[in-house]
Amino acid sequence: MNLMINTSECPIETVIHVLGGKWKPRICRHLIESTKRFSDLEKLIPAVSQKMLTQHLRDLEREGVIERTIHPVVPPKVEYALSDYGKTFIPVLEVMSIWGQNHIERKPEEPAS
Amino acid sequence: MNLMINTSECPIETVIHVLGGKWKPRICRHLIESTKRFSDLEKLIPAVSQKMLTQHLRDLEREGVIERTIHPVVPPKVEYALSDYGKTFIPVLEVMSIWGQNHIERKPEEPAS
DNA sequence: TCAACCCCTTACTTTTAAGTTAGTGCATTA
DNA sequence: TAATGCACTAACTTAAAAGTAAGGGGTTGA
Repeated sequence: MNLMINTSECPIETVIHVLGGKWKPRICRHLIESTKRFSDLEKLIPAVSQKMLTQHLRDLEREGVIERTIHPVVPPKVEYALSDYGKTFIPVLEVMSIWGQNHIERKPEEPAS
Repeated sequence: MNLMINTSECPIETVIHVLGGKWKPRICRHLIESTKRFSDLEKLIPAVSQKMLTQHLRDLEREGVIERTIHPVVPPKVEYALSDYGKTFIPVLEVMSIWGQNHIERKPEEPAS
């Protein structure tokens, strides 16, 4: 339904399932900073389409990682924030982030010849 | 070339890039246990095709996470093992695994009505 | 009256990942 | 002689994810 992984057994795949959409890591990073509304995220991630942003926000909400709050005003105001449960995800993201950072720096990879 | 992520900036995406193929988490988990040869992995992951297994092993090798050793015998013997660098990945996988485990257990999700 | 803002949804197309099937080469075993 | 094991590769098909374009609904501001 979402990525490509039948999640029913491997916990690592589960994490990838939760985080594995093209924009989800970025969305999470912004929401770790602070609550954001839809239009904020659009500005922060200019390359994402509305469809994809909506879809990935819904996915993260379904997983319980983020919360969506609708303020019934006009024009509509919808805020997205990490849930308490989502906050338990922060350390995981941090560990990944540190390794990823190091991996990027390590990369230059030997030039040909 | 591999998953779907232009990795050039977000370290979390980098980790997902390294690990984000359908069979990579499973491959890594088996190699954390011990060195395995191609046919071992085929047996351990019966659903994977040779093509996908080869491809994902190559990907992981390219990222420096695993090492491929060819023993020039007949029939061929090729062993795959975590590299020293790959071992730095283990703690990341563990943190992911713990959160993932918890997430799976949490899941049952409220029944309708 | 007309556009603008906000947060979407729907239908459709393109791109990317994964799967399927067949074949290779050499040596041992039956 | 033929079949088997090993570790692949190549060509092709299917499925899944992402992208594109358009519209909607209600209110405010020009």
